[in-house]
Amino acid sequence: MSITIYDVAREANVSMATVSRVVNGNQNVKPATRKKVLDCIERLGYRPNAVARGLASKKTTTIGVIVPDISKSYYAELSRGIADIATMYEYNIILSNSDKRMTREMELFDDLLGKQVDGLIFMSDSLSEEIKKEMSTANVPIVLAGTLDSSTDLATVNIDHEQAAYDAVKKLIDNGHTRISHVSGPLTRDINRYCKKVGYERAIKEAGLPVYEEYFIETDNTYDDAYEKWRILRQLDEKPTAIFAGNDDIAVGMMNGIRDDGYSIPDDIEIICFQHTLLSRAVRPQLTSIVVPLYDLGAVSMRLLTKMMNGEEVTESNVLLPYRMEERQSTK
Amino acid sequence: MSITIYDVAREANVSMATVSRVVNGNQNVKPATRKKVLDCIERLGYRPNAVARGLASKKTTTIGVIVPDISKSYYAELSRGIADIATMYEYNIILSNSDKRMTREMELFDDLLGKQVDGLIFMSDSLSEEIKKEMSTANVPIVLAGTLDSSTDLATVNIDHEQAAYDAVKKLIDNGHTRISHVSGPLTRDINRYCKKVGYERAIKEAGLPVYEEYFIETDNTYDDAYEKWRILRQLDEKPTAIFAGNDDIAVGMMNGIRDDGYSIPDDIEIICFQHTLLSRAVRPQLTSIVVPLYDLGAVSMRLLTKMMNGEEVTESNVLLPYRMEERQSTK
DNA sequence: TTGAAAGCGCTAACAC
DNA sequence: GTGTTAGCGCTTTCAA
Repeated sequence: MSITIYDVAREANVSMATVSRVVNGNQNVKPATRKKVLDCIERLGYRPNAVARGLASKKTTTIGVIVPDISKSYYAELSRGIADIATMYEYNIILSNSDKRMTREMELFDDLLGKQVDGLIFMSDSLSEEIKKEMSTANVPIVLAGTLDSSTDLATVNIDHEQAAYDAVKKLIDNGHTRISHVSGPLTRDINRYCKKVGYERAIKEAGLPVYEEYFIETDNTYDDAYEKWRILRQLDEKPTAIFAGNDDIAVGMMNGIRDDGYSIPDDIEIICFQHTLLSRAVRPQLTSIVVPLYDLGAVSMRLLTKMMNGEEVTESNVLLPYRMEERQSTK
Repeated sequence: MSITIYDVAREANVSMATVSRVVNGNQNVKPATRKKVLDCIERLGYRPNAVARGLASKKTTTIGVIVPDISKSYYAELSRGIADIATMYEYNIILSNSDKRMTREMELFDDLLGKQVDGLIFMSDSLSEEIKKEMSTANVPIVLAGTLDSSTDLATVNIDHEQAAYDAVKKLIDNGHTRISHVSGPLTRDINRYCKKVGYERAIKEAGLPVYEEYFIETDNTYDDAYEKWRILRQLDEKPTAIFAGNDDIAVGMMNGIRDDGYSIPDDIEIICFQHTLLSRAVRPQLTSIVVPLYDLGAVSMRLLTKMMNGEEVTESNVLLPYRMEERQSTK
């Protein structure tokens, strides 16, 4: 049916090996021959079959990306970073959604290895033992993007969430607050449990303040849930005067709950959050935020993966990227 | 290195043909033999090589998706719809970003065909002649998702953007407005030029109102640009009293420009927009919107593609999905 | 119900 | 510089 390397070889009166050399840019081809072959390729409309190539060479120039949910802008932005670097190094990406379900993660993992991907970038809330075991037996390089690995034997790319959370809460403390609530995403996400919450508590304790359990609110990361959960804080005798929110969806949900109740931001309550989306800047007042470099998280992960796939020596396989705080209108 | 079908065959004392039958669920295998083979597969940890399978069978169970920019929530949401149906039918997705650049689209197209994808879902602002030609010679099924094809010989899935725009503007007219501005996305996007703008003008004309050129504002689809472009409208002698915005980013940009100027929404100016993201509901006042079923657009596209890949007869290959209007606080 | 064998389209020694 | 050839790991006739 379609044109093969053999057709080109016959048309150009050379062997398929020569055509292969031309296609792969091998220098051991006489310029005249190269031109002749190139002409035939053009004329016949030959397009190399990457599947056959993959079988013969054991390289597919394809990597797998397992992401909880690409429709979440957090992962979409991160994936774009991965994709751009992948393009730069001429890799394709097989993108799959896990919904953070462990069985699904295992399935996808197996599936992608079956497809002979050259490498894998993995994102999840938390690494199960099963997945870790599966990863340790896989014979392709793996990078965890924005995902914690307590044992640190896997390559990871992150920001220092603990310190970032500390910075955010410190800012509120410096503004004179003593009753600071942490409205968090789900604690099933390691970054929330072991980084942001820890940083929050460290800042509070360092300031000599008590850590009130009632001021810790767990949400499912959605605007709607955060909006509802404001009710819990509002009925407290001693309401918080400042909120550290796990991300901007949560912050805006809280903010709207607060304002629908007649309170003012930042006059009555100040808010600071991790920024994952445009939302932080689009709402009024604009939210003071820890800006998370999502694109870079993806890009650096992919760059690291290319090094591993090339067998290059990787000096630091647990990368921490810089972040910054942007002061806007939700704090004074 | 890794376990092949041949290893399993030897271990189970059968031919590779039999192992292949077991793996592929072929019924012509004695139950006892099947069990024996399955045991060996389990014991050896055999994982079929999808590349070899693809070469032999000429099916990769992989489809290509070309998207302008996955970091835009519009495409991220749509892609999730594609992905879920793909999973259901056991296809993987190679996801690539084109940034709407035609040369990049051509490259990707060629690249994906080289990877022997079984089908392709394509999204773009507009179909170039080059791409259409390339598509017509491709020997795999192609579906355009949220992308116009004037010649209608390609399969497409859309909503009736023209009618939706008409409905939106009609709503504003019914609310008594006569000076209605259309703040559009770029006219290089066919849906903006040939659907939304046309629907806007149809509604205006049908109401016996004049179409003022000054009321048409083109933006680059971003919040920031829309925020800036408010300046153009504000300096008009006769400012519009209502705005039909191409999407929620634009609407929020406009809204913030308007309010930073001291005007009130909806009292001074009413706004209605196409909703692509959470933004419409997260801002205050919440935006009255045409809710675009992005997820469904993707899901239906993928379902259509599976039918085409199966060689099933497709009765309607230009699908229009329903949409709805949700009245919120930015209109009275 | 099972096996033998011929490819699928390409890469990569190895030989010339 | 170029050609020959043996796989890569699997599916799929065709026989038995």
